[in-house]
Order: sequence, then C-alpha cells, then structure tokens
Amino acid sequence: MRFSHQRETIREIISSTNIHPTADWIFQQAKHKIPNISLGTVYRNLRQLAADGAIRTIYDGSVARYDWNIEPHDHLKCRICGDIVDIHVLSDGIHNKVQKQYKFEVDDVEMNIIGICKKHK
Amino acid sequence: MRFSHQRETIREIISSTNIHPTADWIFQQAKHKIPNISLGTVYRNLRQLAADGAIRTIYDGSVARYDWNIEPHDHLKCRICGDIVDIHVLSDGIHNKVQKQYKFEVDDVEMNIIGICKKHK
DNA sequence: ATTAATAATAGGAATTATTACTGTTTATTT
DNA sequence: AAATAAACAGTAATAATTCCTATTATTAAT
Repeated sequence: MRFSHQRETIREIISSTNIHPTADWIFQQAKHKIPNISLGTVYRNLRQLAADGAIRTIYDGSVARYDWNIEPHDHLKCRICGDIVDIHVLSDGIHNKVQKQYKFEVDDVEMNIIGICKKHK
Repeated sequence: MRFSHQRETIREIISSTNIHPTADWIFQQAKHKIPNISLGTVYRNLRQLAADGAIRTIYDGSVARYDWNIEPHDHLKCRICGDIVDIHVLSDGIHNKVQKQYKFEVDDVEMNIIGICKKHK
C-alpha cells in the first residue's frame, strides 16, 4: 500500500477521537484539512485500513463506525444519547469454549451492550 | 395493534425458519401467499413486531435480519457460508457485572461470534 | 347488519449509506 | 526525468430502508 496524504489524514482523525465516528463524520473533519477530498476516498481508505488491521469496523445498528482500538474489547451503547464506550467484559475463555464446544474457528467477537448510561439518572 | 392478514403471514414466515431471514427474503416468501403485498408493508410490520417484542432484529454487518427466538441468546456467523446459528454462551452474570461496574442499565446484549464453521474443515 | 372511524395497505417516490466508474493526479521505481 | 500504476476527485449507481398518499379493510358503535 502506497503512501497517501488522504489516508494519513483519515488515520489521524480516527486516532484522535473516542466517539467511534461514522464515515461521514470523518469526511467532514477531513475537509478541514483537505478541502476537496471526496467521500469515495474516505470510504476506500476506511476499507483499506480495516482490511490492513489498522482500524476496526463496528456496526451500530446498520451504520458502520470506526475504532482506532484494535485490541479485543466490547461496547456499551446508550440508546438515549447514542454514546458508545469501550469496555472489557469478555474473558478469553469464551473464545476457547466456543472453539471446542461448536468446532467453530473464531476470528472475531462483537459484543454490544445496549441500554441507558449513567448520565441519564 | 389491529389484526392484519399481511402481518400474520409475515409472522408465520419468520417462525418457520432458522435462517434469520432478511426483509427481502421475507418479502419474496410472502408474495407466494399474498401476490400483491408490498415491500413497505413488510418493513412496517417487521418494525411493529420488533417493537412489540414478538420478534428480534439482529444485525449482520449492516443488513437487518429477523429472528423468532426472543429468548436471550448469541450468534455464530460463518464468514464462508454466511450461516448464522443460535448459541448460548453468555452467562447472566455479565448483565449484572456491567450494571454494577459501569452503572449502565442493560436492556439488550448482542453478541456475534464471527469465524469459520465446522462444515469447512 | 350498517355505518363511522381510522389502522393498515399497495405502489411508488425519497432518503441514506455505500460502492463503482472514469479520466486525471501523484507516489514510487527505473 | 520518464514510466508505471496506485490513489484521487467527482459523479453515477446500487442497496437497504423509510416516507407519502390515495384506497381498502378491521373494529366498534349504532
């Protein structure tokens, strides 16, 4: 993969936030630095970075969001404010348990816990 | 919610399969019974049934699928054949742990384990 | 049983998120 | 400096889903 100014900018934008941004949010931010960047470029690079393992794609209902944190972790999603917070609850045990019990080769585990966060109490 | 022939048909179609169908698959099946049913009707009723708790919506990447099984359970998704299988690995303990540790009121837990199923060995 | 009220419908237009296409630009290699 | 091809901007196309509107069907009240 060849260097590109656009891709580096996208990578920096994702690395600088904990909001798990959407492609469009990243596009809006990127325009501040590269005014004529196109949305297609953002999507293409997000796909490449994810395929490369540099970022992680998470699904919030049916929209894709992007996470700089590529370590195994889970998400807490508040259905009032929409905030998504990284947490770690799953033990590595689950990975092995599934592997043995169901003879299933586990590549990735997505866990999203949906509810109401402490801000709304 | 008033009775409708269309909604009952949709409910029966979902109840009769374990493939976790998409809206479009349900629409194709429904046409066999009600030839002029419209896709909008399928989507509207899926939303109503889910809001009512009669079915569960699950997300396979960014497309919605529907599940008649409303008991808490998890999913194994094969990235070769696309099959989604119901399993139960999460203990109720996780629910309480998150509730206490993060002061987060848990409504729903989505867990999708992605990998390769035993058919491909 | 008829009628009145309105939830639900069919069909199609609109919207949103994402991918594909094409001619041009730019990073790397020679 | 010239050649090669990856990446780009701009735009068209696609896919999934929701919205709109005039009509139909279910339910409740007469």
